[in-house]
Amino acid sequence: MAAGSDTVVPMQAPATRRGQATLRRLLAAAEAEFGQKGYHAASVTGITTEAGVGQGTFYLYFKSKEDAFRQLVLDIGAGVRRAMAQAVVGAPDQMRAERLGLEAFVRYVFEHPHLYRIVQESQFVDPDLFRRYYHAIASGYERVLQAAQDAGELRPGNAETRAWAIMGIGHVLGLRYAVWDGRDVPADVVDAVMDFVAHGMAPA
Amino acid sequence: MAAGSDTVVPMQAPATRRGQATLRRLLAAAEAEFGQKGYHAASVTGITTEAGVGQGTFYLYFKSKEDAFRQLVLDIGAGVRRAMAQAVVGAPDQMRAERLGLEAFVRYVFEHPHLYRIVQESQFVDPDLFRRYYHAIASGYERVLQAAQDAGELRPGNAETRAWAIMGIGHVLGLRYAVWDGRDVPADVVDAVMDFVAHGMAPA
DNA sequence: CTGAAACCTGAATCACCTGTCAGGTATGGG
DNA sequence: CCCATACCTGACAGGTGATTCAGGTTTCAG
Repeated sequence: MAAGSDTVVPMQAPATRRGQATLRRLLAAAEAEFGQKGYHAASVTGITTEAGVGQGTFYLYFKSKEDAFRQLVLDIGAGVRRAMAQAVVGAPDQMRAERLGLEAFVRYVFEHPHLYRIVQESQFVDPDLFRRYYHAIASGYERVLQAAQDAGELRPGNAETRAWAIMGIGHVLGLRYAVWDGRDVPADVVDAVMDFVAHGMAPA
Repeated sequence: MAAGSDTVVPMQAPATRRGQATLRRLLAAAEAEFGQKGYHAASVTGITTEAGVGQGTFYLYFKSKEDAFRQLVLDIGAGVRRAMAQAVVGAPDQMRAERLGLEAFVRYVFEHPHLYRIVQESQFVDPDLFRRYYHAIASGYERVLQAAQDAGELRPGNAETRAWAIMGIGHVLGLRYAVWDGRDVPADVVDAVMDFVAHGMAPA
């Protein structure tokens, strides 16, 4: 139960074309099964059935059910970071980048709500993996904020805490709109959030 | 599997002193078991053993394992709201109340990390219950913020979005410090957060 | 005190699931 | 074309755990 995940070692990649295709089918099926049913209710049988392969085939590609889940979370984390990084390239200033990054995050969640659920649930399957997911996002973010501060684009302040605070805001927005309501965040809400991030709540 | 939770109806309260005591023992045991092992790994047998009662007794008090979990989440939600509401009575102004509420929330999580985990996991057991937990906190919060705005204590803005944003910040703080590090949020982090909430990141 | 209602018990039922393995079949480099 | 290797299969061993139930025991109102 929730073994220390040591380091997640992908098994040796399949050597033949057929093997590669099978792996892709299994991963896609795993994503659907875990995303829809959650980790525990998802079954290896369900995954192999969906993928159209025999039971035993699963264990040629993953050491265990938990191992498959981990591979998935790792994949998703990389996907989220890539989407956000791409969205902000070429932003003229940090506040603009902030908005683009937030929008990209929520759009990603909107387009992959089940992936979001998988990441959230990883917290209960492999807590350490989940922490690393968050820390990976946070540390990149913190660097960006610090640089913006140094360039005088932002008020001086605790960049690390700001990074986590903004991640928290993104988290609830993704939850509330993308996951619960299955829609994109309304523009006026994004505006309100950006105003909050830029100027806070204190009266002028 | 994640039945619609219709309305969570507590079963008829126990009529005798003995019955009431047994229910309390079961709830306490359930809290420990669910909190430590998570919903799926927790077992009814574990709960009844811990409570020192027979297997069947569980079903005199709960319709099912899931039902017991729901009762718990409801209880916890009420506890969180009570803690926060108590913390802010008598605050001289809204920004002060904000800080007190945030601190109370994180302290509550710090003192009941397993309760926090239970609530988070309810998302995967009964999504609707989880939504109601968040909405219950948000709507009370929104009212308070709106009132503060009307009184001129805060800049005019979207109170609902602000409420959710602050909940998001509280969420990651609770996660990061109370759950992961098992400690209270450092004062300087609280300061940084309050500064962020009050003034945002834009340069003066 | 008393007996009807409340409460308790834990073995047994039933439904599933993960992970294994012995016995095949497809692939592709030489 | 051949055969070593890679890949696939699906029944099955070995578990787990939720829920039921028939048969006791305890409580407490009257």
